[in-house]
Amino acid sequence: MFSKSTEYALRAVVYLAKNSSEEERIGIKTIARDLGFPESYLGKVLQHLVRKNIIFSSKGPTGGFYAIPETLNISLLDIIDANEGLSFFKRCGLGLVECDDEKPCPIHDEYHVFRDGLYKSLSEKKVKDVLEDLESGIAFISFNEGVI
Amino acid sequence: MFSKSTEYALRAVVYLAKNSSEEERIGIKTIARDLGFPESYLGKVLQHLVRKNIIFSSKGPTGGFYAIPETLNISLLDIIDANEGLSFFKRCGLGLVECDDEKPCPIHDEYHVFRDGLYKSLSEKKVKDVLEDLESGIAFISFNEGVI
DNA sequence: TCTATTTAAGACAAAAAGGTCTTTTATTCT
DNA sequence: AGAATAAAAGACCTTTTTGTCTTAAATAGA
Repeated sequence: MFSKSTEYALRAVVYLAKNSSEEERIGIKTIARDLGFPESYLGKVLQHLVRKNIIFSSKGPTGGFYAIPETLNISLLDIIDANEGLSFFKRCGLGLVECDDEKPCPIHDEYHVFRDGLYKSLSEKKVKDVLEDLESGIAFISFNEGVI
Repeated sequence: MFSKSTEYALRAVVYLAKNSSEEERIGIKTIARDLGFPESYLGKVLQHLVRKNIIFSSKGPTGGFYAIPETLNISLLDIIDANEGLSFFKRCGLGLVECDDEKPCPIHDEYHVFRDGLYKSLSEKKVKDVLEDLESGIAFISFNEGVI
């Protein structure tokens, strides 16, 4: 449903929120290894998140990527938005240009329930909620090395 | 959400169910013009639907594509399945391989509710239901020429 | 200041999806 | 039988997405 870039971004932000801080930056090599993502491509995704102020970075020795306390209050929807925009949540399920509540397509109502519900969930779900779920054992993200 | 091929397929099947029969076949040129789709590509999509017995075709003069009465009982999910499979309805929202009810990802529950709801809607929605909605003015599909 | 290290940036390559074109095959009609 | 017509099949091209590689810029520490 979401692009690879978005999947990488979502999981990397959670990873950084859990494992990094301004004092404990993590290099792209480590992140890519831990998450099992292609290093260079993930680098681009993270650079993009930096430009959007969702995560941060610094160069040079002891440099790397990191999250700050405010990152915990970012919603999953914000991360999706930063990567591929929110057109998914606006487009008709059948791809019709002219489709709205006035002139609904044949699956308009059902699709809206799905799409809007997901939108709400993702906008309410903050990074800190995800961390809480992971720590309390309600949710899981299985990785190569079980780092998260 | 769905691929272009699937969108083309969904709309073409509805079009054929409404406008064609074994005696009234419609050529690819006409279909592509009416729906505003690229002719050759739509041809491929329709050929694929023919192989899956969702629509039918015959060659030569008076040939063309057509739906049969049974086509009315095909669900939108069947059409999606014939085109891109149902992996969308099985995959984790975060793209995790290991994600199920036992080891749910952080958005597992919310995502499941909406995805399964959509699945149910699409599997219950038959081509004939779509035609009924269109004819009674409950739903709309706007096309180039307003053919449907 | 110099070197090592790490992100930033952008060119480049590969794969997948979308789209086009040509040739073949089947069918109808004369 | 022969000509015309339409789908079938597959080669080919284009665009987008994903992924790689090289060079530049910044920074820490000796």
